[in-house]
Amino acid sequence: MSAQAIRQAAIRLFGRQGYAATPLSAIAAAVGIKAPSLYAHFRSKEDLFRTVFDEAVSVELQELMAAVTPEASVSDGLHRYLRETVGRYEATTHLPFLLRSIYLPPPQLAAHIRERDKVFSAELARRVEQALRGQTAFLPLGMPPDEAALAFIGILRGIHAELLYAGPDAAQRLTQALWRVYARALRPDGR
Amino acid sequence: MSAQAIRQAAIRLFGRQGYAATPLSAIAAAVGIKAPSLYAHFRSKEDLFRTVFDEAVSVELQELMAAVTPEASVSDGLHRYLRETVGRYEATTHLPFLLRSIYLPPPQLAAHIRERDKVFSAELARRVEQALRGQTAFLPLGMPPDEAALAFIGILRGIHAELLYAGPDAAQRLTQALWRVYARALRPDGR
DNA sequence: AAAGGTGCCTAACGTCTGTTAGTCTTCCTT
DNA sequence: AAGGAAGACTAACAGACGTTAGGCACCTTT
Repeated sequence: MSAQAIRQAAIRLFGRQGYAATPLSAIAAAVGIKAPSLYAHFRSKEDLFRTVFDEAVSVELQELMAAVTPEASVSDGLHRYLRETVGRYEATTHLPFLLRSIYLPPPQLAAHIRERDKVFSAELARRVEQALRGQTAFLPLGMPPDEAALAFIGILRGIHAELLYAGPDAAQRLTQALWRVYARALRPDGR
Repeated sequence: MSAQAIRQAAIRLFGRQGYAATPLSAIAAAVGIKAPSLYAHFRSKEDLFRTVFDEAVSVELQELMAAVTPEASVSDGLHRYLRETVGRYEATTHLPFLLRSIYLPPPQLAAHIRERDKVFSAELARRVEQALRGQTAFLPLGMPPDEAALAFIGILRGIHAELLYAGPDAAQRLTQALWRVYARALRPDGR
C-alpha cells in the first residue's frame, strides 16, 4: 500500500538532491511516517535505491520503444524522442532521477547502475541505427549510418546535460537548434 | 607551502567522488596530515570547496581564451577547443572537478557555483558567436550565427556528458562524429 | 473468539564526520 | 638568545545518519 508511496518519494528526492544528500528520514517524512518504519518495506537504503532505479529504467525503456519504432520515419521517431525527453523531464520524476543516477552514480551503487544501464543503452543504439537505416529506403543519407547514429546519441547527451544544467526551457531551445543541425547534415545534398 | 598540496588533493578527490562523498580526512590523508590540521589553512570544508572551485573556473577560462581567439578560424578555434576539452579531461584534475560541480552541484554550494559559472558561460557564448561571425567574412554560413552558436554549445554539452558517462575514449569518438555533423550543417551548400 | 501477520511507533546504538580546544615543536625574526 | 607566529598533533564534542530491538494497534484468517 504505502510501499508505492515510498518508491515515489524516493525517486523524487533522490532525483532532486542525489542519493548521498537524501537521508531516509526525508523520504519517510514525505510519506508521513518515521525513518525506521521504512524497514518494514525495504531491507536497506541501497535496496530501496536499486528497486526504484530498476523501475525507472524499465519505464524509460518503454518510452523509448513507444517513440522509436521500426516503422516510424526519422523525424517521427528520433526527433519525437528528443522532444518528449525534454517534456518528460519536468512532467515525470523518473527521468531527472535516471539522468542524475546514470551520469554521476553514487560510488557504492555504480556497478549495479552500470549493469542495468547497459541494457538501455544497447537498446537505444540499436533502435537509432535501425531508424536511420530505414530512412535510406526512402532517401539516401548524407553520411554513413553508424556515424549518424553516434552523432544522434551525442546530441541526446547534449540535451541531457542541458536539462541537468539549465532545465527544460533552455533544453527545448537547444533541442530545436541541434535537430536543425542534425537534419541538415543528414541530407545527401545539404539541400 | 602545503596549502597548495591541499588544494590539489581536494580538486582531485572532489572531482572523483563528489563533495559529499569526500570526507576531510581523505583530503588530509592524501597530503599526509590529520583532518584537524586542515583548519590551519581553511576555515571550513565549504570554504575549501569555494577556493578550489574559483581556481578551477579561472584555469578553464584561460584555456578557453587561449583556444578560441577572435583571429582563429572556426575549425582552428571551436574544433580545437572541443578536442582539447577531451584531452584535458584525463590530463588535468580541474576539468573533471569542474564538470561534476557544475552539472550536479552540492545543494548548499549551488548558489556560489552558479554565480561563478555565469561568468564562464557568458564568455563562452560570446566567443563562440564571435568566431562564427568571423567565419562569414570568408564563407557565408548555412544557418543563422546565433542558432549555430547555440548548437555548438549543445555539442559541447554532449561531449561533457559523454566524458562523465563513458570517459575520454568514447568522448573522442563522439567528438569526431559530432564535429563532422556540425561542419556539414554549417556549409551554405551542404557540399 | 483466538491467533497471527502487517505496519507503524519510540528508544537506542554505533559509526562517521565536521569542527573546536589546547598543546607541542619548528623556524624565522628581532 | 628570546619571542612569536606557523603548522602540525591528540582529545573530544556534537550532530547526522543508517540500522536494530522491542512493543503496540489493527485487520484478516481460522
